[in-house]
Amino acid sequence: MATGRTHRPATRSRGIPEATVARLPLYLRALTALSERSVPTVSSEELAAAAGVNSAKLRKDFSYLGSYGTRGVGYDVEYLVYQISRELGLTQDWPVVIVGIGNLGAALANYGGFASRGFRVAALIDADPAMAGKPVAGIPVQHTDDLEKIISDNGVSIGVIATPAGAAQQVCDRLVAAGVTSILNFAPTVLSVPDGVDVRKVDLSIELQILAFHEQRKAGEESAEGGPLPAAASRGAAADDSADQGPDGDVPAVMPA
Amino acid sequence: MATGRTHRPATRSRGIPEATVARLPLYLRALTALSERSVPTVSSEELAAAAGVNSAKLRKDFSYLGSYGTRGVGYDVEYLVYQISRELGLTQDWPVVIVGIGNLGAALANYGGFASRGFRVAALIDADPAMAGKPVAGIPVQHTDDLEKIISDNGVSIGVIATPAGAAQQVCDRLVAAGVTSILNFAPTVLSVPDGVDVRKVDLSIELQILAFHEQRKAGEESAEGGPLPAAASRGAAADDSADQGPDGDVPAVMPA
DNA sequence: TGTTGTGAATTCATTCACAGCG
DNA sequence: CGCTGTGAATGAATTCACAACA
Repeated sequence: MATGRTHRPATRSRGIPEATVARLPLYLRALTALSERSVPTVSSEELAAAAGVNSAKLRKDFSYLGSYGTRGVGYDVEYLVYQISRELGLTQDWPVVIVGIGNLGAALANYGGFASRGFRVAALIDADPAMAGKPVAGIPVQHTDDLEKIISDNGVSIGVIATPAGAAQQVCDRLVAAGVTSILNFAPTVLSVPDGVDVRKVDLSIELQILAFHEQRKAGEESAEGGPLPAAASRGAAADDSADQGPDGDVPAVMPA
Repeated sequence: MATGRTHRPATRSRGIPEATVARLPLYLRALTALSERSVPTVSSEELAAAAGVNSAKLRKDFSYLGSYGTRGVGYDVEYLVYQISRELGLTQDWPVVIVGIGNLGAALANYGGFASRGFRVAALIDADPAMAGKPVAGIPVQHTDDLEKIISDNGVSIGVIATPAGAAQQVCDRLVAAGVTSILNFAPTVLSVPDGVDVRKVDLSIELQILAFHEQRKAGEESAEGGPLPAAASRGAAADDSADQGPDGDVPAVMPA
């Protein structure tokens, strides 16, 4: 979630809802695919299917951008690609730095979709002196000492943090102090930043835990129970085959170390 | 956001809002940290700060789980850790397979937080025969041919897709056919899955694009420009702090009709 | 005709504010 | 007292359903 400040509610003009903004990249990807296949126009229904949303939502989303469709026909693919790109700020190139070139940082640096549209890996930064100079994805890794200079020399405003959790806040503080105002955080920590700085996080274990929640829910179905059972621990994890490992119904307490 | 169809509306067992579920892992992490420091109790205010949310929200979230606090005192850390773990289904161990052992897949396999609490990397799978047998993160990579057998032998219900976009849907189909009902997708594609299967996606370029949107918005706040058609191109990386508000230079919304 | 664009209705999420209890 | 738990109020997002219109 964007930690960013909520925007002014006042004037009615450019109020694109956050949920809509989050879907624009999806639409853009689907449109780009169509564009590559030289499809000239697309209906809300088709595009919605390709993007994995429903068409009413898509039309509502587009309505916040303006009236870019043609009734009875659909949307012009090229035109929409341009409009959405512009709205997302992808008609310019954003230099990005990646801090923390471990396994993950290297994977990110090598990730193709990165450089593709609107973004450019301006620098890779790592705290390990042994890495300095070593090229990753064709870009030489630089040492953390030079972080501030790198940021300002390259006019970087977007930073990616792929360090261990322990280093993340410190790196974040330095990035922000150096002028970065948007951060994508892969470290499993809550970052605190001043107002005006946006943070988004990507967190593997959170995603897995959310999946586990639903998975558990699936396993414990069939029986038509449903009482909110107030007591702390009861609920025999009555499950059947399919998915369900340890039938360890209730555990007294404490699992961490 | 969970893509894909989620839970059936049928048996309306336990109504924990999705937004709350998505925050439980955050609370759990904060609580685990407190637990490690042997902090016995914590107030909603403190815990909320540690998790980066506000305290009213946190209390409301916990209220869906039950009444686990003590008025005038706060929450017992150990007890809450257990309750949330149980709610998330982390009192059992979920075997997970990772498909696609490239840069990213390897990074995921090596990721510590993975194996830590509630999850276990049961197998690594890759389509490249040259990788077969090679250990990554101490686990030998297996070939895609054996995917179905691996899934069923290990009772896997959660799969992670870290393949190139082109292979993702196919891998997904095979995982689902083999019995996987939760998928974490790192490939930049919309996966389509049957009802009852949950998909969550992690997508670097979507996150960056969302950041770029806000970044652009910050940059274009002094001048009253930003019209519908003018091509965007300039931007002076002028990093002043506290951008966000703006006296507002609003644009006629193109075609209110 | 076929499809967009959008008010109105609905559902979901957050925040407020305070009663209730330890 | 202090802090939780929660109804009630507000706000955001989604969905419905249909008028507008190329």
